[in-house]
Amino acid sequence: MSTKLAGQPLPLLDTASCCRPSLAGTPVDPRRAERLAAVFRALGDPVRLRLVSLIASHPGGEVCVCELVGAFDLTQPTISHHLRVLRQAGLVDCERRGTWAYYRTVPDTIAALGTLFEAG
Amino acid sequence: MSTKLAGQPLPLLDTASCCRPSLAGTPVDPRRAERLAAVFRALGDPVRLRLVSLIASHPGGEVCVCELVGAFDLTQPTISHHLRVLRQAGLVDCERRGTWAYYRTVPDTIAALGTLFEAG
DNA sequence: GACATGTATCGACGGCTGTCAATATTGGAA
DNA sequence: TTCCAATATTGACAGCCGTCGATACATGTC
Repeated sequence: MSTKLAGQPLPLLDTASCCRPSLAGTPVDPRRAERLAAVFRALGDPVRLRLVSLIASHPGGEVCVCELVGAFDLTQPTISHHLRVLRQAGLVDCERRGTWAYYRTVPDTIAALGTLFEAG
Repeated sequence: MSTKLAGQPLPLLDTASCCRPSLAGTPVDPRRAERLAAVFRALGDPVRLRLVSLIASHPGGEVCVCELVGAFDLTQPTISHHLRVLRQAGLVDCERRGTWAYYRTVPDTIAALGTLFEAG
């Protein structure tokens, strides 16, 4: 798996600039809006949203790709594509063990999104 | 303003089906995933994300469209288009007073998104 | 009524995106 | 090494989306 594609480009929260990262606090600046919108765009597909939910709710906190492929009526390359989008958004992470790849969510990213919607 | 376009199609939380609406609880079913993904798709554009943030963080809780248009380097029809997308997603609501239209966020929708990212 | 202003809609265009079939890559087994 | 299974990548295509100019609608003013 290419490390170039798996990385998280920037920290999501940007805690240096503001003490209340909620949407209702200070208006998000264009730079951070771009970064956040990329994460929401990743969640803006029903298949990817279900993928994140399947991974997040799985006992043990990680899921094998083969299991994810089986949960949808889509081809394996399509699921692989969606997983890459989620990886690039920093929502999930993966680890290869032997032939299999296991995906888990990135808690920091999920938590950062949660604080976004807290009351201002 | 057409009421057909301003409405919220379905409740976001669907509390009847599940007691823990977080992503990490029960995996979201395809029907709800479609509805949630539509909301995230609405947030998946930097301009719309900034619009929501501008509205949510504005003192008084509402903003005139003319002020929103002035905050971007985009044409008025484009801002109007983005506001409609946010309206259709149930993220914002609007009220006309005289010549002006005032937008505010929909607290229930914002709160529902917040609970989505709470620990499972 | 006529006019001006704020807002929404329409139609078009370029770019992005979800999906697939085909193929490449990786890692274990024989 | 050779083969196979699991996963990732590539290339292509249709459909969606953000943006604009032009225009329509709504409301207040004269």
